[in-house]
Amino acid sequence: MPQNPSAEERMSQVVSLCKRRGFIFPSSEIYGGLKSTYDYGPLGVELKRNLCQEWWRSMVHARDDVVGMDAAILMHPEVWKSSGHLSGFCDPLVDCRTCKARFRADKAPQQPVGSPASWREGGKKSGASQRGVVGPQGILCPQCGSPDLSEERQFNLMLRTSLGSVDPLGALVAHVAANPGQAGPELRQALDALLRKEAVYLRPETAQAMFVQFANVQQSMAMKVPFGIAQIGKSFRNEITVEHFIFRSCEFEQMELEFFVEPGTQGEWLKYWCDQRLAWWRAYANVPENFRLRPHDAKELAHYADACFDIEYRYPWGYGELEGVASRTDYDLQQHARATGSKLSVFDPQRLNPETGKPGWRFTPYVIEPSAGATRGLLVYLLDAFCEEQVADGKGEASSRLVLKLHPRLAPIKAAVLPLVKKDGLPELAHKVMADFRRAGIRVQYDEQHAVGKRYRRHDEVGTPFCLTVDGQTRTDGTLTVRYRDSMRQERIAADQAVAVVARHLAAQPGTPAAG
RNA sequence: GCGGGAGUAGCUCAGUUGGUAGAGCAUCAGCCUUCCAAGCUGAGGGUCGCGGGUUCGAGCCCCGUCUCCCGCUCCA
Repeated sequence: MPQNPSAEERMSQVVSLCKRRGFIFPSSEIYGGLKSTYDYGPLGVELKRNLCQEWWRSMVHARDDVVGMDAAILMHPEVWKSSGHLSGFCDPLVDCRTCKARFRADKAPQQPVGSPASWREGGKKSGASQRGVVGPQGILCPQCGSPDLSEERQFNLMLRTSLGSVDPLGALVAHVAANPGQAGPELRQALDALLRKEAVYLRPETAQAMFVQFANVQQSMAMKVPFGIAQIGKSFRNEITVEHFIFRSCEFEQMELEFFVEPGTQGEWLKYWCDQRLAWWRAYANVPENFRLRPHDAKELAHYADACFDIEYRYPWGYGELEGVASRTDYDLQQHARATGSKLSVFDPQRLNPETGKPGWRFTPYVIEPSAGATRGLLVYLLDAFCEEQVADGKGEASSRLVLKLHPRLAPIKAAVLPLVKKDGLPELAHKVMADFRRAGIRVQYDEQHAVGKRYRRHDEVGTPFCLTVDGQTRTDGTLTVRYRDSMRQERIAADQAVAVVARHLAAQPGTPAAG
């Protein structure tokens, strides 16, 4: 079980390995880095693509009731008004100058302006007693009761930009020049209106495109409910706090399915997708018990949902979200239909209309949404795979090795081809094996540097599941050794069977015991 | 956003009261090597996160700033 390093240690070791071995680098590092942004390096991009490919295979290719799409990141700004993101994403926040708490102004206790207020100095129980009056905002700090508060500030959780070659700053400058008397909230509101006129937003979720394109997809592919639309792509949120490496960052990648069902059946479909998705995550993991399903309680539910489950992983800092499976009702389709006048509903001539009892029923589908974090999944499988083992070295003495026990399907490099020594024609033989793999479309890497034991360890660290070593015997009888990453076991096979052997392991159904 | 800690070679770190920057590992070249890291020889690699200030002189002192980690707050 890859559990041995302590939790905190494992996290920093994984971060360190990611950089050292070319998985994940801090963005713009030579400029000092940019907060919460990361770049995927040569091995990271392979791992991320493999993960997304497995998801796509299981959600789209393996089913006949799901089709895919790939939408633009920029969408019509009205989309976000209809979806509720534009209002819901802009909460007015206030900071307490006494105890430094930050809270939502509209959720703070309302008090008459000018009424007396009392609190403790510094917001501490031991602080000296203070007295004052409620300020013009009519609220007190919900934590310490102090009226000494900052102005309300909008924290827009959607990243705003503008489309068009004319910078919106010009319009703001012109407005200020033309309205010298305007100030305070009035000016703020006017400028905000000007900005919003030109504004477009980076999507905070990929989901809305699937709702907005519902009719196009359903009609062009003649889909019948229940059916789903799947999409993988980047989303953006101005998170107030970014934390834990790639766990929470402003730019992230999602793998989302919107599954449209008949109203009334959403309960059973929610259960179906919870089970499917939990099983999927566990199938590629060394420690399936680290994944769990947690129902949201009522006050946790988003404005659009009537039920929701989180698939959580036990990260080194505790359980945290990996995927949300939400029952989104018909909220989104209804909202977009209402805003645009489009018919975002389906007609089933076979079904009886529940109201009239006559054949033919038009209804707006309900939606079950399994929404997974691709970048979170990447982190989860790195944490799951990371392992520090004690093994015997060549002299029989104890030594340690770092291994990434990644599922072979996820591994960035599927096999390493190693000539035991770089002479006696072994490199040439190894290159022949390389060519076989390239023809078969399997990602392999050739490596002749240093002693073979050292090369095994290097490939252990990046999760390469198979090492194929060409030696003197290969010349005489055409065999080579396969060395398995997890067990370190070796096996002699015919060199011309190497592709078939590796391919067989890669074809094995995820969830079955690891190779070797 | 608040509080605390940190930033020196690719990695892990050392660097005395301020006096022109070091080690191990890694990398590269060569030698030796016929199966599980750390054999031999040599080489390359650092504007000490960035920007100011104090000083004859700053990795070290002061100010600002950026990034990361921990905690709080937040997470439609």
